Amino acid sequence: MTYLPTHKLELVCALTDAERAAVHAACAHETSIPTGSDMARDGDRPGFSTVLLEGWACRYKIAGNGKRQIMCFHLPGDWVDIHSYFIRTMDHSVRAVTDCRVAQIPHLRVRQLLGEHPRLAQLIWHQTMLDSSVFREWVLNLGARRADQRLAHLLCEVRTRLNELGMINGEAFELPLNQVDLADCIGVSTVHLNRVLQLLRKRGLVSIGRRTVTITDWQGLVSAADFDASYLHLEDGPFTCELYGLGEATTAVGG
Amino acid sequence: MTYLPTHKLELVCALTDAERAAVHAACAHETSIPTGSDMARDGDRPGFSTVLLEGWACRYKIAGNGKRQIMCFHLPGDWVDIHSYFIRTMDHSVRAVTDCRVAQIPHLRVRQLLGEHPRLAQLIWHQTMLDSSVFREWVLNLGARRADQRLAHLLCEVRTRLNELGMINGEAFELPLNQVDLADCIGVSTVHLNRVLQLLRKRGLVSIGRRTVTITDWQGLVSAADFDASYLHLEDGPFTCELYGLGEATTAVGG
DNA sequence: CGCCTATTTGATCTGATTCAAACAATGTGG
DNA sequence: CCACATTGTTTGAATCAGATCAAATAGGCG
Repeated sequence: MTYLPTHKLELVCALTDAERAAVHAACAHETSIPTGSDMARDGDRPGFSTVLLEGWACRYKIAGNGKRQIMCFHLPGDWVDIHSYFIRTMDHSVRAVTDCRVAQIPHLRVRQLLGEHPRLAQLIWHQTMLDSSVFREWVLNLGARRADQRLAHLLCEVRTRLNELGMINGEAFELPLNQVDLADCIGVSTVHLNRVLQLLRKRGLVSIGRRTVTITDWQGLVSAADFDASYLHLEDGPFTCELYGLGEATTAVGG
Repeated sequence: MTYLPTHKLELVCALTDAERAAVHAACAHETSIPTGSDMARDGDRPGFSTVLLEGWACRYKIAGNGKRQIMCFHLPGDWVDIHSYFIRTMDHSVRAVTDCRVAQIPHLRVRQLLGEHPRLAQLIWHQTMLDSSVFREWVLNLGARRADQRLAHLLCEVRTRLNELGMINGEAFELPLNQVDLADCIGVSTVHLNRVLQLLRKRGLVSIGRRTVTITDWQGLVSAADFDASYLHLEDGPFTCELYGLGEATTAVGG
């Protein structure tokens, strides 16, 4: 199933027909990115921003010692690198975790879109603020929790976000990551990751098989992870419009 | 010395008189925040955004196990929590590390400012993207480096940012943090922090005294830290204007 | 001086790494 | 269908980074 690039924006505030049309027009040019390849690489100066339409992507960096650190995942509907519009040189890489469909919007087009639709600009800005919020939680996760908690936390975050997109069946979901990837998320060796994974299994919290995760004790996992979904700001949505003064009008904000 | 709230914006792109005046007007209401007190607390719903005029602030979160994780520092000129305009409920706290002077801009006023000055909106958005970039580097730092490297990296980042503001004398600068604070930045116990600190001293890289840091071997510290300043995007500045099409005009972007 | 806070030290224990190898699952070509 | 390579997961043992607990020392400061 394909998630339109307006999907996440509309969770925060309903778009006008004109706004929706403008986004769709900007996203007209679709491309496929195969599993494991980079959509953008550290040091690149891409001339476009990417919207993920289908598949999983992740952002990562490589440290001088060769260790890879994954810093977040992107799911269908995410504006993966709108930041490249503002900061020309990539300071990290973005990789397709699965086969992906993306829309590449030339920066000139982005500029036009944001300029002509101030409400859209604010909604996309809002998205980038949510990304920041996730980064902060990852900083907390890496800095203040044990490896088993970190892994549990990651699983909680992924489940919650997939659930928001309706990509969960019962308590099971597809996780297109191997143990090397998971280890690179929570900052441990693969050997240790394997051990904490077994710990979570032994405690009856999750059951992880070939690319499939089943959460057998959600409450247990949440408390093991010290997980509090409020940093994802899922339920803030409906209110924010009102705050912005972003009613249904097509007119610019403020003034 | 006081850094005007336009200082950082102008590093990216010169403002028009009208824009500068609008920012100054919005920042008219100044407040003092004493050392150690919180400007905003996790769970709060502040009705204003804060611009730091003088002093140091930090953002932090407390994990369920009681551990505090600091996630970034803010220096004079930073728009500390513009994100509270978009995301009403704070998902972390902001603390005054030293006595601070701040301007509190009511969200309604923020809305007005961003609506009436699209160029300003983009420049402030740009700032928030730089914040994200720092968060990502901290994720890498915590996930992929040893404690001694993390500490060295923190010192490199702080020095570089202070240098940008002209707050360095020679190779010495004032660091208003005690070892507990430093430990909470790099995610280790205070005891261990003290030990890695001694390590850096013993290696002749830094000399840290009462709130003062002197970097005795900058190149050594940089390489020990695996520090690459490109994530701070200091030299990207002049170019970006051109990219935005944000000349000197006061007219809205795009169109 | 005596009090308070911040830094330093020592000893012990645990979480996590490393190296090395075994094992399981999948895919490929003969 | 088997032999084989390939990739991903699991196990063991030795070692190291970092936590914890407890106490000592060093600076400010009233």
